[in-house]
Amino acid sequence: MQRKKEEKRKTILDAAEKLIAEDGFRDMTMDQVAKDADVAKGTVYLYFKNKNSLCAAVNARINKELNQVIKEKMDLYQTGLEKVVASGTATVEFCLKNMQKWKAITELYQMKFKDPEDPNVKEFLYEVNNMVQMMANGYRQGIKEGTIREDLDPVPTAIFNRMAFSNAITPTTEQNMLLKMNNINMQHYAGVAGELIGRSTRKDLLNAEDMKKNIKKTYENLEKDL
Amino acid sequence: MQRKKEEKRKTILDAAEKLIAEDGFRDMTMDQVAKDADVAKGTVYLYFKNKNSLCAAVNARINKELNQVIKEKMDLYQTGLEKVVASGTATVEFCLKNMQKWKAITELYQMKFKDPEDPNVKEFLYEVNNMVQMMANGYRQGIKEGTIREDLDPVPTAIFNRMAFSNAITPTTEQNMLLKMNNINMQHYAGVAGELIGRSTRKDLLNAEDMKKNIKKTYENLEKDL
DNA sequence: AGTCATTAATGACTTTTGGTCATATATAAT
DNA sequence: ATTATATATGACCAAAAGTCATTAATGACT
Repeated sequence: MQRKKEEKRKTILDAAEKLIAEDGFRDMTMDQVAKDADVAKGTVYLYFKNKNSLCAAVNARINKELNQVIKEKMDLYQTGLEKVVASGTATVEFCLKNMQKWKAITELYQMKFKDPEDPNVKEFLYEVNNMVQMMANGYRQGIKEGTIREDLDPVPTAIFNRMAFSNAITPTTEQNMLLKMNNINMQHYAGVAGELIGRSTRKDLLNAEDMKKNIKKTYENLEKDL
Repeated sequence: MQRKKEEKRKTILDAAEKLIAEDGFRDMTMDQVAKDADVAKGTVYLYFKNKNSLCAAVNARINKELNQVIKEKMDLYQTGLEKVVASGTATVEFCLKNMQKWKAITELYQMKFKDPEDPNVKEFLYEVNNMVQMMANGYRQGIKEGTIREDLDPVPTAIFNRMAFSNAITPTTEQNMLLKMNNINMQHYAGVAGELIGRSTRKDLLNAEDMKKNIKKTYENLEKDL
């Protein structure tokens, strides 16, 4: 019984994730989620308090997966700088391998999760904070090892860079329009942005190529979709 | 007659701007806009095609004002780096003097303007692009003068930094929650983020204090509101 | 197997809100 | 004064979030 419930929850999440990736959470309707998940609308509300909570749950699930991938990749390396770069590489890889999921979290990036009591919102925040802490630890280690600027405060830097990195891979619609107006393709933007992020944190200014290349690689695949 | 139409349009824009600043564009209802502007709902739709277009018009108007302020400030200085710093200072000043307008554009930052044919969307993009070009020119000049990194591509850098700077002053709700979880206040975040932005573009790493201070100053006032 | 209690599922219904349109009013032209 | 045009209105419609009385399924206990 518990098993079946778990599965039905997953089915609903799957349907929601797909719809969010396709049209954004604004255009995702609860009726369509119900239809795609082969349940009645009331059932969706049995599993998720409201649309906001459902979106938070989708967001939590994807970020959990992403964290897993990032953690595994980071664990392959020893130095702080390597780990930080690895977190970027892992994110790009995740984006390439799970386009739907990546599209969904970037769409959800614009969402306001107002209710901090909602367990799904809590779980989502827990996951995001987890990633921030992983990055912050990478910075701390890099600082000790002398490869990352020592005057940098790890946690707020991680909070900022997480956003910045995500933006490098997937600019906002506004930015996309600006890029179009100026005939700049997304790969190039990703490269420039990645470079800026790297420059701001790294101590040695050489070897900026890694991060840049990673993000560029993403775009060769991602642009087909758009 | 033309005069009266112009004024009514302004009244509607004022009402919308206020509501967006208060609750975000999602919670702004066209009924409330009509009520606050003392016109019938149909009249609002006479002046603005739809909600999206109204929001775009609000966004265009504020960005136009902001550009004005930025341009004036930049014109006071000679060197590229000074101009770039001035654009930041002007933005912070604008934010301090026009909290409602600043709140509104940061809320509107999350909006998707889908219809590129809409004249209000066009005007909005025109203004934003204008600002990007001003910043890019500052970078170009700074590169020539040797104060800004020469390997930096001005336009995409401006597109990225405009977003980054705005985020430094006003983090997303998600980031705000993370900051809260980690007991980091917004001033500190603004300082860290401003520093990162400065570091990524400036050639000489000294004198990072300017940009940092500017953003920090913002927060002393802004936090009262929140 | 049959009865009953509890849990899960349903979809018709309500409410909210973006958007429309037939009608009414004001303004300008003749 | 009359007509034509522009402006304004709010009742109405449709879409979508969210509710709830009713029904169906499940499992425990005789």
